Amino acid sequence: MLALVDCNSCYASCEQIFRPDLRGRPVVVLSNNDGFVVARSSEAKALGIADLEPFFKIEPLLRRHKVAIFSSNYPLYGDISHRVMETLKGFSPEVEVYSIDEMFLNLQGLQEEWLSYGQRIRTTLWRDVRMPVGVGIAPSKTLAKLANRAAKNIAQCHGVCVLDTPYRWQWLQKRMPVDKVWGVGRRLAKRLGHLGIETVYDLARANPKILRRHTNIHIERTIEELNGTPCLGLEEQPPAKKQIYCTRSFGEKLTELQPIQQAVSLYASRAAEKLRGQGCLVAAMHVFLHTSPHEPNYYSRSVLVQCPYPTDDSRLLAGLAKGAIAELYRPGHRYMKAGVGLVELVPRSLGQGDLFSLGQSKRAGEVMQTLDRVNRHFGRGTLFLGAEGVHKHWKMRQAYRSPSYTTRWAALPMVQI
DNA sequence: TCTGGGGTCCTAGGACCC
DNA sequence: TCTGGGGTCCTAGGACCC
Repeated sequence: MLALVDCNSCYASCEQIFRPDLRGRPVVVLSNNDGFVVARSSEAKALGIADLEPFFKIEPLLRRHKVAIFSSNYPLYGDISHRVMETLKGFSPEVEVYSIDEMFLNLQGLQEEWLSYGQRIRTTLWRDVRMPVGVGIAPSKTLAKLANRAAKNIAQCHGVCVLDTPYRWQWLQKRMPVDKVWGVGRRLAKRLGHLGIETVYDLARANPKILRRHTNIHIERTIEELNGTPCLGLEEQPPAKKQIYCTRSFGEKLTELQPIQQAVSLYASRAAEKLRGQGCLVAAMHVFLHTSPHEPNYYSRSVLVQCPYPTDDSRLLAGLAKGAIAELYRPGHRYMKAGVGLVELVPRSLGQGDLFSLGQSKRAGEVMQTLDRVNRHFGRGTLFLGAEGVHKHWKMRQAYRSPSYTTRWAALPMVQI
């Protein structure tokens, strides 16, 4: 058996921790660049605010109902998430952090009554972190995902759903549309619909071999998992990424080359930082630039850049990205977004140059180590490349950002006694 | 419901080569 | 100029996730 614990309206709940005056009130959190709604408190949901609703469309409604609005504050959410995960580690020796707000727990070998175990997880997280969660318990990851959904949506569950017998999971599967299954998106659901598969139960009963021919390889595994046979193990160590992207929309449309070059310099060094974290070097980089697809004369170009030798040096990668973006840039457009992807990764141990060019110097590696150490200790952005520019006018919009209560001394909450 | 973020992986199809 | 095969590299975009 395993459990999936998922924070309720994660970002909105994080904001409420340090703003108890907002408990019981509608709260929404916006995506990067204040684009659209990515988290809603239950009171906000009750107002009919849909998930992923563009902010500009519903702003009047939010104002009318005095909804508390927040820009995404990832330093805060990351820190709260860390506290949640640390607390959960007390409930299982083997855990997988699946995303910022979800964790799988291996319950193998525990002698527990699952329903009360799930409730204990909930009350502990509320007591220690003030984070409301849903708990799904089942024999496979895919079923635990379904159970978690039920825990949140069916009031009688009181936040915990245990699917430990075929009777129980089939009861649920018959009442859930197939697109609620983990790994079945909008497109696949439509194709399954054409094959007469409407509910999760239909999918669980389908012939995996036949279905695989119509869809993809993963579907066989999903069907097994829906029938209680675990096919996906817990991944305590996240597998190494095959590619690493950093892409952002600009806070305002950009027409000049220089600020775009500054932005991609930042994206390149961010991606390089992740690359070093995974102990890899990169041999080729993908760089792209485009205007808004919602405006006329949509312009979009990308290019693959070969590195002179496998590297993890932010300075080299930022320089290459700047050069590439100059090639892609054409005057006369209003650019909305650019990005950098490290796409050909090699383990550091294999990072050798060819006969005619030397590999990355030892010194460059040491400089990067020092850069990372300083930024880890004093906070990201303490040391940065001059190529990124100092003022960064193109940075994303964050008009409603809360203080980073737990990660900046200056933002420490004050208590009056 | 065409969806104004970001990340990762995958695949179709074109260009070019032998 | 058209036709046939097979491979690699690259770009664009789809699909799914949170």
